[in-house]
Amino acid sequence: MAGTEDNTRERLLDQAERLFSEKGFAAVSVREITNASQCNLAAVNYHFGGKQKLYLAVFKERWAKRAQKLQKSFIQALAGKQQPDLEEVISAMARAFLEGPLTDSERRNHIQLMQRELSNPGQAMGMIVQQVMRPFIQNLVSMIRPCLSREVEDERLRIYVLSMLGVVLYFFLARPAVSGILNQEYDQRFKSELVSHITAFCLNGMQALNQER
Amino acid sequence: MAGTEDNTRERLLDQAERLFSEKGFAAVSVREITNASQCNLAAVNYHFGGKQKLYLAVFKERWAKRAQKLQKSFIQALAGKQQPDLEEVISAMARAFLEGPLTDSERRNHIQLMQRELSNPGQAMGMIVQQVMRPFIQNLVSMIRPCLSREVEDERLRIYVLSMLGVVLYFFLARPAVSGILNQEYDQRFKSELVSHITAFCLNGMQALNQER
DNA sequence: TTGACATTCAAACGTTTGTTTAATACATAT
DNA sequence: ATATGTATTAAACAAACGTTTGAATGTCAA
Repeated sequence: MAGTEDNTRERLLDQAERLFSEKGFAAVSVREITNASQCNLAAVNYHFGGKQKLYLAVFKERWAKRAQKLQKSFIQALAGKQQPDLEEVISAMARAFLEGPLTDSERRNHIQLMQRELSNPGQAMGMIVQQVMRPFIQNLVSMIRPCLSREVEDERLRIYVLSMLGVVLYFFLARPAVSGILNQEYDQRFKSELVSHITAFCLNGMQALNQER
Repeated sequence: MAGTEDNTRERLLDQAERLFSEKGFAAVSVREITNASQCNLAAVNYHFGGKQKLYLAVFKERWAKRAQKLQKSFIQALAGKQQPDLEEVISAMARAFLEGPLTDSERRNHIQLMQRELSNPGQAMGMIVQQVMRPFIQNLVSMIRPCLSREVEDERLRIYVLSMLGVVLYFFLARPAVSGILNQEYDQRFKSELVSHITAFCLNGMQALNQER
């Protein structure tokens, strides 16, 4: 070999990510993946050692990097501002998930894959929580704390951050249902409308932290 | 026959609901269901006509009734009050989902089953949206509208209601992840803490509707 | 050219899948 | 008792599943 780009392996990861995110692990067959990747059936076992290990490889080699990219774009959006206010933080978070650095299909794959693993914990869940979600939430917590007018315990603040993430992710997750209920397509116009709605809703929601308990 | 209670059919629906909600449609085999139901393999085809039709029967004969029960308990909680204020409406909604009339396992099955269908639309999705979600959301909209200090278009109000539902459902959905991140068990104490948090967060969030655009 | 290595391929492996079949058991009505 | 319709059973079905195999490629160094 030499500078072999191992194209088959990459194609397998591409299609596996897409299909697993669309249908879930059990509903996708190895033959479906290899057909979509235009390679031989045995390629999955040759390159990854089995279907289950391919699923894990998708998370380790694709999902984790997307998550980093997403968080980088969030941090980037707030760079330069010494002390971003609450609205800027929330808007940057919503934007990272809804309009961030990923393409539309990348975004859909990414979030649906995460959701499947979070609500149906498999072998990748530990990695997601510890290496991605925990740091990201702690990051948000430390950016939000200076914006508040009173002291708040870490745990209470984390629940509020989770609530905001819940709003953002749910609009994504239940996308087909949301479209059906609102009679709205998920086009660019609707997405930026969503960002400003979410920002307003969460910005006000966080004000509960500034009130007496 | 006569007053045959058709016990096998009921057991099949019970176990199918549990297993489908825990693992998803594709990951559950007919043999797994019939073993858990302590009946013969052919019973699924005899009573329902196939695995797919059993899945639909779970939604029609079990899920839909649970959803009605849930909405009834929400309406009941607000009965008597001629003009419930916003906090009462929101708190009743959160309580209906988190502490409502269902047992813990019923609740988990119910919400996870809905979520699977909403993010992975199958044949039951249309029924869920049109017969359950749309009416429930419209119900919430008409209860919330009188609480606002300014006129708001229907569509804008619906987005806000969806946001509140998002918060509630996400805390349920990502339950394993939430527990992992907060180091909290989902016991009774934490649930009622969640209800008051969600109420506070959403109550403030809805205030955005009372502000200038 | 030869040898060694990495990759692809068609074919087959043994299981498990959803579904069907035909026989049996059981209750009720005639 | 006999007939009738419902429910359950063990056994078998073809199809699809994940995985393995061994031969056929292609590639680069010696």
